[in-house]
Order: sequence, then structure tokens, then C-alpha cells
Amino acid sequence: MERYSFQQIENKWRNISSANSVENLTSKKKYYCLEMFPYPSGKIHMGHVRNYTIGDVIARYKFLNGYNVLHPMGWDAFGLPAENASKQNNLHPKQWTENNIKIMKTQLQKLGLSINWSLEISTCDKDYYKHQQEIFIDFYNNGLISRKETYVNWDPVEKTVLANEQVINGKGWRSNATVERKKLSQWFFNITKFSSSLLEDLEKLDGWPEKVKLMQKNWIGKSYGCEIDFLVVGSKKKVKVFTTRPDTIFGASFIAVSTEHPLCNDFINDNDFKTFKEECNKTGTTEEALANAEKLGYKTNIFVEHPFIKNKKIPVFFANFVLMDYGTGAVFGCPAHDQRDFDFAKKYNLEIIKVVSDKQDKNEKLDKAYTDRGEMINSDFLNGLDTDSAKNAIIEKIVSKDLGKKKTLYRLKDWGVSRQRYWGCPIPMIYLEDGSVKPVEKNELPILLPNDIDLNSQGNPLENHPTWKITKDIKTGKKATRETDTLDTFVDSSWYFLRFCSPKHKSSPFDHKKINYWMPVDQYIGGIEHAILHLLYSRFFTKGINSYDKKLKLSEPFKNLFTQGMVCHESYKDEHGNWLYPDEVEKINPNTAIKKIDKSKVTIGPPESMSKSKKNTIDPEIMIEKYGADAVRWFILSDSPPEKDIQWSDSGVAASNKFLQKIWNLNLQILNRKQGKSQKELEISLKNKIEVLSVKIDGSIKNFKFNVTIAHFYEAYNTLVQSINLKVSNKILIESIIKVIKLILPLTPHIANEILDLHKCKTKNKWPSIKNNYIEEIKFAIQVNGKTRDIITVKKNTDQNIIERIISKESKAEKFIKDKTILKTIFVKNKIINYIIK
RNA sequence: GGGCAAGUGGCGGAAUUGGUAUACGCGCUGGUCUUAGAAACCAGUGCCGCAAGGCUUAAGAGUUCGAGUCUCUUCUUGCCCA
Repeated sequence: MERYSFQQIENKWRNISSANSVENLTSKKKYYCLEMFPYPSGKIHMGHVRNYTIGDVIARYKFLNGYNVLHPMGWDAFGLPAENASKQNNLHPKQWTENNIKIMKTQLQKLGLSINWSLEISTCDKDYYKHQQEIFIDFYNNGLISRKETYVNWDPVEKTVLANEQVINGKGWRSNATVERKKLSQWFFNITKFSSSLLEDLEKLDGWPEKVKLMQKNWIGKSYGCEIDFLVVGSKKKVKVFTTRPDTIFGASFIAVSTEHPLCNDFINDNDFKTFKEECNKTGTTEEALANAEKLGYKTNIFVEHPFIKNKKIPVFFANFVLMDYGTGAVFGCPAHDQRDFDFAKKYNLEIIKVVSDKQDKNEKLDKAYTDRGEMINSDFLNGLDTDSAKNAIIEKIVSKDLGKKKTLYRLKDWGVSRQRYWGCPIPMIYLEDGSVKPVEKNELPILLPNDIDLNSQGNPLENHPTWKITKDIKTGKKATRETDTLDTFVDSSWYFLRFCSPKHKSSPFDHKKINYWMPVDQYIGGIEHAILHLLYSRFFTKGINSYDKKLKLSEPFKNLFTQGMVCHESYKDEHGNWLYPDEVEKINPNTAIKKIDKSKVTIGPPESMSKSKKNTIDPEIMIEKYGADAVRWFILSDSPPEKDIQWSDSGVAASNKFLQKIWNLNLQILNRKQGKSQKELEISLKNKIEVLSVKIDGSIKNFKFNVTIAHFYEAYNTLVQSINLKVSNKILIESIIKVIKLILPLTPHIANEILDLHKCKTKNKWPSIKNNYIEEIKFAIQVNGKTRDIITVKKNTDQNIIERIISKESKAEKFIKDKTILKTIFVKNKIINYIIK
């Protein structure tokens, strides 16, 4: 039998793609299929292979079903790794990035993806970031951007601001240095203006995984409570406190305020306070850092009056766990019902008053805070109420007595986008000598990054550049300096899906006609790690643009979202504890492995997500060379449901390659088959089986159950192999295999195209018709007392009496009901018959 | 600590959503071919049993003619938030 040469055939079909021609805005139904674009790190990895294969199956499936498909690809090309690589290799970030893009593009093309490369964009390209700067200016002019002084997570080694997720256990993710709080003036996107619509519109997103929606919901973190004003004793000042537990007001035993609170003004010259404040700044700003840090307080001589208990005075502390930018920068502490307050009260020897009954003895001391609901006690007019009614009652009272107001608070914070980095989009703002700030004129755009840059000195590279920041305001001719921070790279990816609709459009970020045709993205596919930030920022951008651009008809960018699982592999360590690549290791059996060069012992670690640091990676390019792109695609789809993690297995991909070889051989066997006698019933049966499988294959592709799709293909193959030796005509066999190959095309396009051409198939760009109603034979179960006793094959819609006749004549189930009293018979058409006997 | 998933052979995993449990693949066992190995092909493969048959979807209960699927309790694992 002829050997299937995947090298030759994949090479032939690589650049001929049936789904890559976007027709312009036709009357055809559109389908925008988008995978999260990659960061050009150097080489593609298996995660990319999985992501883009899934997307390609969907794009091709929709194309074959007659849709006008937009399936673009681009590069998330700004970012810190380029600068680091540049320092190491003495290569300019631009050069490094462009080289990587070139390599990765070739690799992606080898996968046979139906991408329209004429739409390619790169975020570090001035034609892209020019428009980003324009959007920035539009946002600024429409009140969506502000400049704020805030505390940031500061990495003292990298000398940069870190995002919360870059702080791990209080340390910088890269430098591992203890993160400090530092006050900086930064640009912020006012994402909190959209808190409520970002939250409420989640409900519209039927095509998103519930899990992702829930994560976003928690991230936005809506909570409701109230503000309460506490009057400072011996003064007319008030301390405004926000709380979600106003019901515990009678248990209040202290007030904690942030070290940024206006009350601090009286302590500015107090040395003890200064030391305390510095100490506080050593704690990071994440909620986790705040929760884990030791609770520190600085007792003041200030007291406030309890709003409901006459003559009760409550001490005020400055504390490290209260932040100025959340709520009002002040909280009241109720130690009995909040663990943090409890710890604090123990440390500073404060009162602990129980106000919610924990069903224990009222006077028994608590050894930790009781945070559950319960009945109110020790609370005057709230006594006897449950937690929720008490909350409503007290808010009503506070409002009616004008002591405060009801308030909804969001956990979501504004998005700080300033980065003290070179390789990012310059922020198009200038500072005048009088201290004012203004955006540059749009006709000055793009504000280009300078090419000559020194990345080896510490601090902000653009700030250090000798001339770049020196400019003037072209309107007035006044001297000015440029903003030297660049934008967070999450900004670049927050609107690229819009740019793809008209990537060459020059006069503005996008062509409205095109955007209103193509958007929203019908299917977005990417990793679960972007469940919160990237997706939330993209939703914010869409809503932000929508708020001032009346021609844009779009409230949500991504109609359907699919999050694929990771690609995993076990890791290996040698005797010295060094990580080893899989190809440096020989596996003897599942639990034993040795190092190839010196046969020394290797420790096998559990399967984990592939990562460079653990060297448990498999190079997709080598796999494609060895087994072919079709086999790699087939394997990555076959072994696990796409939303779950998959374990890479070399024997798995080898098996995929063998299977494709078998398909090839089967086709040749059919083409060379001698025609013999044929039998009508066998032909109907074959046709029926192929129809049943076609329905299942079609349905499983639609539902992203590609592992099931592949199982059905194996069944189809087995059916065809067996049929070669049966009395069926060549015509039926050829029809059947053509149908199967057409169905396989979205998964393995190279071999499928080649086989269909061998058959001179003229309809290979059309999905075969899937006719559920052709199915004539079904399997029918016969049960006795709910136990299955036999399965028979009958015509669809066979009546009960005919089935019963078959049972009495030729079924194994007969002996179970013979001579027995039948109490009841349950008959479900096309499914089961169940006899209830005594 | 809170929230959300999920527990099915030696392994990855199916099950038309309440109607054949273990599809399909990997692995394993035996056989054919071969000087031998690899490859390929054929057969077998949840557990107990010679068989008839019985048992089996983390454990236990419930609803139902019928439960992997629905309800409750318990246990375990994973993820997110703290």
C-alpha cells in the first residue's frame, strides 16, 4: 500500500485555503471568529496550537456552512520581555519583536490555519498605535481618563509599578523583591464609571461560560451598605465611615482610618506617626497583602461619639488595613463579628461586644469573630431582628436621622495605565511650564517611540532620553515636555478586535460601516487566564467608545466566549535537581525514567501546564515535522474535551498520524475495489450508520465537543473498513467516504482536500447535508423490571404491537416474561419497552 | 474561611439530558506474518463466575416503571476569591 506522504501533501495545501477569503460586506450571514492574538515571544507553543486549532475548526465549519467568515490574526507586540531580551542579546526591542513575528507566522502557517493574513496587525506598528493614541485623546476629552495621585505597588529592584496580579505573596513576580507602596501620579482609565453596566450586562452574555461571568461579577464586587457620620468629640468635625454591616453598629468599639485620611493633617509633625506611616507603606496594596499583613494601629487622642448610644465615646486609630481609595478611607470596627477587627481588638485590648447571637450563651466569650447571620442582641431597637432586617432597619434610621446615607460600593478600581517602560505605546499628553496638562493635537499623531534608546540604565528609559521629551504645544508655541510613561499593554489588546474589521483604515481607528457589519465577535476563543482583566478591559473599551461615538452600535464586544484548557506534560529533574526537557529523557515505564546521555536517574514530576521554567515543553514545530500538521491538530482535539486540560502524549500524536495513514489507505482500497454483487439491506444499513454518525459529528462540532467528534470519526472509519468486505456497491461506498472526508475537513484540512480532489469532488467547499430524517434503523431496548434484557434493531417509529411480536418470537428477553404476570408495560417510542412483572 | 466545578475501567474519557453504562482512543494479553525486532492485521480486555447469571458510575439514602444524570447527607479533588 502506498505510503501517505504528509510532507508533500501538506506543503501543497498549506497556502491554498478555502476559508481565507473575506468577501466584503455581502448579504451573506457574517461570522467573526477570533482567537486571542499571541505575544510574539519567539516560538509558538502547544497552548497556541490548541487555541488556534479550535478556532480554525469553527472558522472552517462556518465557512463550509455558507457564512462570510472573518478570521484574522495579529500580534500583541509591545511588552516587557522585549526589553529584557534586548538587554541580554543587545538587540533592539523592535528588531527582536519583528524577528519573532516572522518565525511565529511561519510556524502558524504550517498548522494550516484558514487565517486571512492580509488583515494582519501588530500593536507595536505605528499604524496601529497611532489610532490607539487617538482613542486615548477621545477618551480624555470625554472624561474617561483622569490623572490621579495614588499609591501603587512599587518594585524597588525593577523600579517599576506592578499591577496587583504581578504581586505574588507581597513580592514582585519577576524580581522577587518585597513590594512597597509608593505614591505616584498616574493616568487612569475611569472604568468605575461603567461598574454598574459592566455588571448588569453580564446577564446579556448567554454565550459566555457561567464561570467567567461569575469571576467578573466577583471582581466588580458590588456591595451595598451605608455611610455613617461620627461626630468628633469636642470638635465640629465628622468622620465619614462606610460599612456593609451597619447592623453591627452597637458592637462598634473603635474607628480605623487610613494614614491618608484628612484627620492625619494634625499629626504631620508627629515623628511616631511618621514612622508608623512609613511602616504601613511597606505593605502592598492588594487585598491579599492587606488581609495577610499583621494588623497595625496607631492610637490617637481623638474620640468620636456613638450615634445611637448616648455618652459612649469610641477611640480612633490610624491603621494599615484601611485604604483611602476604597469607600471613605475609614471604617468602624466591630470585633465580635469581623475577624480582622477581632484581631485588632485583641492586640489593642479593646471591647468586644456581641450583637449577633451565635446561639451560644450570651455571655460566653468568643475565641474568634462570629460572622454568620443571626438574631440581634445588645442592640437597643434592633434586638430580636435577624441580620438582614436589622440592616434595613438601621439604614432607614440613619437616613431619617440624617446621620448618613444608603450607598452602593464597588470593589472595582479605576485602571492605572502608566508604565515606566520603553516598549509600549507613548501616551499622547504634554506638560506645559505652567503645570497644566493637555493632549497633543490629533494631527501630530503618531507620537513615535524614539529608535535610539538606552535600556541599560535604571529607571524610565524615555525619561532618560536626552531629547525625546522636549517639545512644544503647536497651538501656542509654548515649551512643553512629553509624558514619558507608556501605556499598559492591556490597552493594546482592548480594541484590536475592532481594528481587525478595517485594519488598513487610515483616517480613524475604524471604518464604522465595517465595524457595524462585523461586530460583535461571534466566537472568541482563548485561555481562562484572561477571564477577568483582558475581557473586562475590552468590554470597558467597547462601552467607552460607545458612550461618545454615536455611530457605533455595540454594547458588548464578544457574543460567545470559549475558554480552552491548558496543555500539560510531566516534568523531569536529574539527580542534581536540574530540570530536563522531555527529549533529554528516556522513559522506561510510567514511573521510571533515565537521562539519555549518562543513564542517570530522573525524577518524574506530575503533569503540569507546559512552561519554559520547568522545561516540560514540546516544540510544536518538531511535532509537525515528525507527524504532520493534520496529525498534531487531530491529537490536540482528540484526547480531552477542549475546555479541560489536556496531557500531551507522544504516543497519542503518533497514533493520530497512523490513523490518517489508515484513512488514506482505506480511500485507495475503495478506489481500487472490484465491483461485486450487492445486497439492498446491507447498503441501507451502511447508509444509515453513516447518516447517524454525520448527525453526531455535525452536532459535536457545533457544541465544541471535538473529542467526541473524533470518536465518531473512528466509528465511521471502522464502519467503512468492515463494509469493504460486504456486499455493497462501490457507488455507495464512495458516496459514504466522500461524506466522511467532507466532515473531517475542518479538523484535518490537508489530507481531506487531497482525498476529495482524488474523487474530483466538486462540492468540497460545501458542508454535506445533515438529514436527521434519513435515519431509518434504530436500536431498541427491552427491559424487564427496569433491567435491560435485550437490544433489538428495528425500523424507526415501530409500533408497540410489532415490537411485542418480535419479542415473543426472537428475543432473549422472552424467557424473563414467559409464565409471569405482567402488571404493567411501559412503552417509549424509539427507545424502550419495560415490562413490570411479579 | 467563602464561592464554583467535578468524582465513571489500568489511563484519557463517551452516554441523544431521566430510557442500551463503560462508545472511541491509549495501554495490556493472545494470535497471524517475519531469521528476529518494528510495523501491519485479527481476536480479547469493568468486576465475580465453568456457565446460567449476578454486581458495578466516590459512599449512603430518597423520588421513579426506570437514576451516571434529579433531591438530600457525607467524603475527596481541582479552580477562583480571601
